[in-house]
Amino acid sequence: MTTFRLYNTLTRAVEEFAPADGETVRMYTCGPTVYKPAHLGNFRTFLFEDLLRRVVVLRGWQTLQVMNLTDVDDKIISGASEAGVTIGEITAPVVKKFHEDRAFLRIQDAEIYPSATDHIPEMVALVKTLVDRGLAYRAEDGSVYFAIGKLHGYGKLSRLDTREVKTGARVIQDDYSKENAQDFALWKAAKEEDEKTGAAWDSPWGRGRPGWHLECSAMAMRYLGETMDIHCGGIDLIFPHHEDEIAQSEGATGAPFARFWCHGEFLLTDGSKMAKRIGNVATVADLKEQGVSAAAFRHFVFSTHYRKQLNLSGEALEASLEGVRRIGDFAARLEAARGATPALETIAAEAEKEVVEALSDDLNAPAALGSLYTFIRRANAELDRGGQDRAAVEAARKTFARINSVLDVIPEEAGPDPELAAWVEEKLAARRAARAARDFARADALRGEIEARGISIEDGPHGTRWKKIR
RNA sequence: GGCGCCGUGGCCAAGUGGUAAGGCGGCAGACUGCAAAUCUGCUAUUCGUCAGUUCGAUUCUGACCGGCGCCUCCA
Repeated sequence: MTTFRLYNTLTRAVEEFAPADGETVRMYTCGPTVYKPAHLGNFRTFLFEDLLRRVVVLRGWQTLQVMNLTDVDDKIISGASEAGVTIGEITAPVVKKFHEDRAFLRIQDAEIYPSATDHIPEMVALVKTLVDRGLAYRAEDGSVYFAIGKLHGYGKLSRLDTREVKTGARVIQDDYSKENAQDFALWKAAKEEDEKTGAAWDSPWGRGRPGWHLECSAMAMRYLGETMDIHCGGIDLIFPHHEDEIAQSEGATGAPFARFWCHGEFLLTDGSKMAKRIGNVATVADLKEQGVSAAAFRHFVFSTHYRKQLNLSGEALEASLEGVRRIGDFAARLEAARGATPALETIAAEAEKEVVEALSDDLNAPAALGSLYTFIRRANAELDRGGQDRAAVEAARKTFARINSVLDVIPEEAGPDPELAAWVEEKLAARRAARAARDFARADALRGEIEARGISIEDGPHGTRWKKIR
C-alpha cells in the first residue's frame, strides 16, 4: 500500500502522514459555537473531517478525535441576556440539534465532545502558566492578554510576517488596555451581563470568562497531550484562531502543538461564502425539505476536493441525487446477485486499489468517486453477462463495502411499510395476469396506478422489482 | 492596500511536461409488449486571455482578465 499524504497548512505542502505513535491518530477538529444550529457550510467542514477520520480507519489506524462545543461566547451571552436565561438554556437545545443533524448526515461520532464550560479549571491553569512565563499580562481592565511580541515565531501558520495590515483598517482597538493592538484576550473580565447569564467564573485575576482561542488549547492538550497529530478546521480559522491557539499552547509547553494543520475550504451560496452574517445560510432542515438525502449531500460534498470552494446549486444536488440512486441500485443488485463472470474479481481488485490510492492522496474523494463509477459500470456489464462465479460476486461485495465504508453514499431504504407493500404486491399480481393475457393496456394502467404512489417498477428476467422513489 | 486560492465540454469535476478520468444532462443503439433499470456508442483537436521556457504545456514562468476568501472572535 502506498503512503498516506495530507496537505499541511503549516508547510503549504502535501506531506506523508502517519500517527506519531504509529497506531492512533490524535486529532482535534474545531466544532460549532452552539448559539444557532450549524449550517451546511459548517457541515461541509465536518464532513471533510468525517472523511479524514474514515480514511484514517481505512488505512488501518485508530482514531482519537476531539470535537469541542463552544458554549460560551459573546453571541450566546447576549442572546441569553436578552431572553433572561442562562447560557446553558440557550446552548442545550442547540447541542442536541447539532448531534441530530450530524447523525442525519452520517458524520461518525468523535471520541470526545468537550464543552468549554466544563473545562474552566484547565483554561485557568493554562493562563496561569502563560502569565508565569511572562507571555501574558493582566491589564487594567482585569482581562488577561497574550503578548504576541513576546513569543518568537508568532504568525508562522498564517505567514503573518509576509502580511501587512490593511490601510485604514481598524488598528485602533476597542480595548485601550492592551499593550499591543494585536494582543488577544485569554481571559475576559466579567461584565454584568456575564454574571447574570452564568458566564463568569473565579480566577486568580478576578471573575471572568475564557477567550475564544483558549478553550481549544486547553481541551486539546487535556485530551490529546502537548503535541497532537492533526488539527482541523475551516480555512477561515487559520487566522486568528489557530494562530492564537499555537501561540498559547506552544508558549506554555515549548512543544509543537500540532504536527499537521488541515483546513477545509468554504461552501458558497450564490457565489459567496455561506455565513450567518450574509444571510445566505441553508441548513439540514432545508435539505430535508427539498428531499435531498444524506447520501446525496455527502456525494455532493465529496464530488469536489476539500481544499476547493464548492458552490451549493440545485443542479449539482440533482446530479448527486441521481448518482447515489445509481450507486444504491448497484449495491442492491450486488446483494441479490448469485453469480457473475470471473472477470468481476479483477475489476473489483482494480477499483479498490484505485480508490484507496485516491483517498490516500490528500483525500481525493472526487477521484475516488470517479473510480467507483468506473467500477459500477464495469461490474454491471459483467453482471449483465450472467455467470456462475460466486467468489467474484463476494469479492465485488467486499470491495464495494470497503469503498462505501468511507463515502457512505447509499440512499436510505424507504422504511418497511407493510400496508403499502401488500398493496403493491396485489397490483403487481394483477398486472402480471394482464401481461400474461397480453392485455397491455390494462397492464400499463396498473403500472400507472403504482407509479402514482411514488413506486418505480422494473421488469427483469426473474420477475418484477419495485422500490419507493419518493 | 497586503496575503492566498481558483478559472477544464450544457452543468459538476479529477488530472499529468508527451498530448483531456468520472458523474449529471443530451442524442443514438441493444435489451423490453411498452417502459424502467442496465449495457454500448456519440457528446472538449481542447483545458480564462496573451506572451515566454521547452523537441513538446492544460500541466512550468510572467503579465493581464474574471471569480472567491482571509487581514481579530466567521467552518
